[in-house]
Amino acid sequence: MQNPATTDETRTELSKGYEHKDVEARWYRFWTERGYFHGDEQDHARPPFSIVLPPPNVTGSLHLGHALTATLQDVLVRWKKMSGYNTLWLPGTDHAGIATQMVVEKELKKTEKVSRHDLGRAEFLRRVWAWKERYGSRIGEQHKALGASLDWARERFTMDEGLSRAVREVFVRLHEEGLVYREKKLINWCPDCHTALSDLEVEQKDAEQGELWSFAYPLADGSGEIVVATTRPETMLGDTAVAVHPDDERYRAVVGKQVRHPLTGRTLPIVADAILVDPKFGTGAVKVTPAHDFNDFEVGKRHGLEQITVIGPDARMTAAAGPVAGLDRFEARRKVKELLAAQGLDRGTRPHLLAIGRCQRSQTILEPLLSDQWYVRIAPLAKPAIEAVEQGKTRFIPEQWTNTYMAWMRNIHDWCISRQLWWGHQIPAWYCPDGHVTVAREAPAACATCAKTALRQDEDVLDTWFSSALWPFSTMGWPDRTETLRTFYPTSVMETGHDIIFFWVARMMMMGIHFMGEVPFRVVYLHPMVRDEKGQKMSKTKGNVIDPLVITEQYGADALRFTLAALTAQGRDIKLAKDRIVCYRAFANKLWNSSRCALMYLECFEARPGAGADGRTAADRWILARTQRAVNETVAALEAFKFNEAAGTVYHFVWHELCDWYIELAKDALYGDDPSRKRAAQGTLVHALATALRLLHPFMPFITEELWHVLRAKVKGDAWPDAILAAPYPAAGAVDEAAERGFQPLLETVDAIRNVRGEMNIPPRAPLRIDIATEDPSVKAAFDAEQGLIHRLANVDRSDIYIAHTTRPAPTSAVAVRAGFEVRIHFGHAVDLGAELARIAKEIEKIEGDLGGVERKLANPSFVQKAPPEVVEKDRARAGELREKRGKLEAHRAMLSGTLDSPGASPGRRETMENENQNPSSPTPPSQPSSTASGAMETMEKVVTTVSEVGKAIGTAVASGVEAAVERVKAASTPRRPARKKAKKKAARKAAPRRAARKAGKKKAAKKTGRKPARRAAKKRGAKKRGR
RNA sequence: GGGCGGAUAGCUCAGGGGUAGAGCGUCGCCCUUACAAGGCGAGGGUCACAGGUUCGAAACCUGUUCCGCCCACCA
Repeated sequence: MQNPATTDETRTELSKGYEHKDVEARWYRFWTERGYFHGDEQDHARPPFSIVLPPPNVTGSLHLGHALTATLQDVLVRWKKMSGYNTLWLPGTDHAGIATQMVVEKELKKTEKVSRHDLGRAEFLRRVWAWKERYGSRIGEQHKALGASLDWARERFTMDEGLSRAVREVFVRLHEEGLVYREKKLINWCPDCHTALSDLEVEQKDAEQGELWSFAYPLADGSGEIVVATTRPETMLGDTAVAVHPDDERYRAVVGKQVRHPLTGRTLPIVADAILVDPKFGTGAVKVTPAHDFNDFEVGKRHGLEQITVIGPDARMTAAAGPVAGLDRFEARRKVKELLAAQGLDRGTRPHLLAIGRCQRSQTILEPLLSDQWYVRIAPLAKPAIEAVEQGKTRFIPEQWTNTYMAWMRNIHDWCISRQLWWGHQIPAWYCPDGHVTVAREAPAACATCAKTALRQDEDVLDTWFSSALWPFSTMGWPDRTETLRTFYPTSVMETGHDIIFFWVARMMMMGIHFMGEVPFRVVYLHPMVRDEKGQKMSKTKGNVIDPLVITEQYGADALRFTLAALTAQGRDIKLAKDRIVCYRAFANKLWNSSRCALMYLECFEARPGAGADGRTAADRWILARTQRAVNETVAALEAFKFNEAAGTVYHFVWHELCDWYIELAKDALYGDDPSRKRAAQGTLVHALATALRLLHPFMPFITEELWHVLRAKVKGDAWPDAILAAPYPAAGAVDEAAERGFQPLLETVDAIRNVRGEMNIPPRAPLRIDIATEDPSVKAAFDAEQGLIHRLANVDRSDIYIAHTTRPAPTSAVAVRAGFEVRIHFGHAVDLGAELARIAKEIEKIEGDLGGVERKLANPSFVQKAPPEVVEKDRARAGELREKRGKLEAHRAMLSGTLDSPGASPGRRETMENENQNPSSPTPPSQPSSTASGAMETMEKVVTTVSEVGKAIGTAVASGVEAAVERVKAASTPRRPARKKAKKKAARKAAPRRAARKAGKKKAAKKTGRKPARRAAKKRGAKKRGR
């Protein structure tokens, strides 16, 4: 690999299209070699910002969840770093007990045809470590390919020495405090993984169709029977009681009696238990199996019942199961039913929906099993973790997850932490031959109770999540009091998926508070789940998995990152569609090309602060204001964790403001001879582009770093930091609103001309003459100064632009009325009057729809009285504008239809500029006619619409003449509203007729079906009446 | 059984008491020398349904219907 710095510092030209492969390979090393990712624990001058990467499973390969995590965290970290923080993003991997053990076991089975038991514990662990050495760095490399600015020098592994020490320390201390204990209880057992699981690792799938089978227990005294119902007949071999409700009259007489077990001959008591039994369910009598059911276990404790284990760890029936001993649990189920039926005890079956707990990992149906396990007494740990969130020490974003966290924490059960696996932290507990337990940090020489030697360490390992719970501080060197902890704990943000709130977030909270005396993170940002484009979970079996590595290969890491960020809205899962990625790859290309374009214009440009400010045009000031606005919005969005808004803001700014407008606007100055204007435009362009690059850097680190260097070399920007990552993030500040507002008329004029061209099907290059009329001196000044951009962007010759107080009505013209000014477009040749009339009619209809709404509001006394004055004032102004617009458009329409009605207008006749000039109502035209326009006239062949066609188009023609219209215009007040975005205007134009049409449609539909019109419409009509 | 989301353009989604938005797709016109991975323009909506609050509701409240997701030991 070449030295990236030299490669790019000397590069002043860019390839025609963006090739992510050329760029992305280069920069990661550049950043790491310069130590940009290093979090400095000695630096107390800058405020700290730290994140610990949720450690991916060491077996893992990068999937979209990781990619999302990496992207969002990198966005935060790079943003904060550029904003002057001392950032630390700490990487690492998780040993992932069951997952890893299973992966390696599977591989061993495949390659060597051996099981872990064949190898023995020590040898098996050696193999797992070897596997970890071989593949454990893979996911780290994949994070690097994404550009993640992780501090690799601090990379940790949950089973490395330091973290293992932290695990033992925590275990021992909790044990000393009585918060870790060992007890024989029922646990969820996975017969496939052969281990205990915590409640959280049990998946309750949708209720499955099963059956509820009833059978009779004969009373021991032969006086009758009691019928019980069960979904698990095989467990009846472990029954040690039958329970009924104490208030149940049906069974009052038998409580205290015994039943005889039909398969074992044991006798069982009939007990009364109000908690377990719902008399309305089934027969109201319940078989009780304390060793195989969580409820029954409690009943057994209440009534002192025997616990008989009839299903073993391998899910086969134990010797205690008598006639079915040795059978698999499901075979036993059938057999038990047969045996009981043979005795005539079958009392029927009915279908029953039941929820079955399955192993999260193997999907095996779990079995409650009575066994000795280690537990964390959780309530004392949960309490402060609840309080910390109540007190706002840790904040959840989106906020709704607070409830989820609280609900779980308040109803928490003790945590079973021992696992019957080999891969993991072996429990630091030793047993002496007498069975005494010694818990210690290191292997003790003798039993703490009886001083006997020959101790045996507990063979079980700890739940993987036990070590994960310590991650925010164990990775920083705890239990030592390190400088890193002092500087970077608590971490600033925990960013992870909401699927592990309980597994991980809650447990980190508890452990962090308990051992550090301080919450582990200030903010928990929970990102959405990534699904396929149909909203389905991605899974290999469905075949809908999008592999981030493939995406990165095809479209680039920047495109993937930007896509993920742009789709990350709070409170909704991400549906990832390929075309979004394609779209953002195009964005990278756009950015690339805009920089390429800028480079072309930057010959002889030197970046000197403030240089060229005096030559700035309105366009320069406009884009500078828009740049600042984009900065403000992006920063605000990032601060609120609104990644989609931040990404969307920069995207829109770069593409639609900087590229679509400003670069085009600036070309005159950039190509031109005026050195001061040129310098100003260059400076403005560089500023806007460099700002955009910095804004974008956290989202698209590679391309922005590349472009930064190229641009920096070109402009000889010695004041520029030599890496964009080392450059300051653009700071929020005041926006020059006057510059934004003042430029709006120019943009709208270009917009209007393009619109007319498009609507009337006039080719982009066809010559036009433009009249612009305004009575506002500042607007006029803006037009006078900036004719060039109308020329450039709307393809109108400078000599064909005429700016005055009024426009010159002409039948071969179209009119666009905007707030405070009016644009008349003269086609200068035969024109399709029908099309223009239709266009005008459409526009007037829209305006009238809007105006109707506003006028109705204003006519409503309670609106005027109760609405805030500024709202009323706004609507008044709007009504005025709309009336003005309508007046002007109607005058135009009247003029056009007047022309058509005049004797001269006949089918097939061509309207030319000449007869336009002969129009008595039009003021004197400018003295120099456009050569381009007249030349083109010859070649233009356009059939004029016939009078009858036009008649159709305009419907009922306006009766009023031009004079009347002009009068109306004058009468109408002309309050100005602030300039609006072009999109908004368009929307407003569009909205009105549709609304009107919708209403009309409603009425029509109502008439047809005889239904009442929708109430809202009725209400509105009512309001109108009341208003009058 | 509880709880939490969601329902807005053909699709994917923002927005959020005061003029219904974006991207993609569609249609029309442009190879204008940064970019056809492009430019310009257009069309496209009963903001799920029903009530309520309000001068004003897509937004707030209540209920309903669908769609997700969590939690829960009912035999």
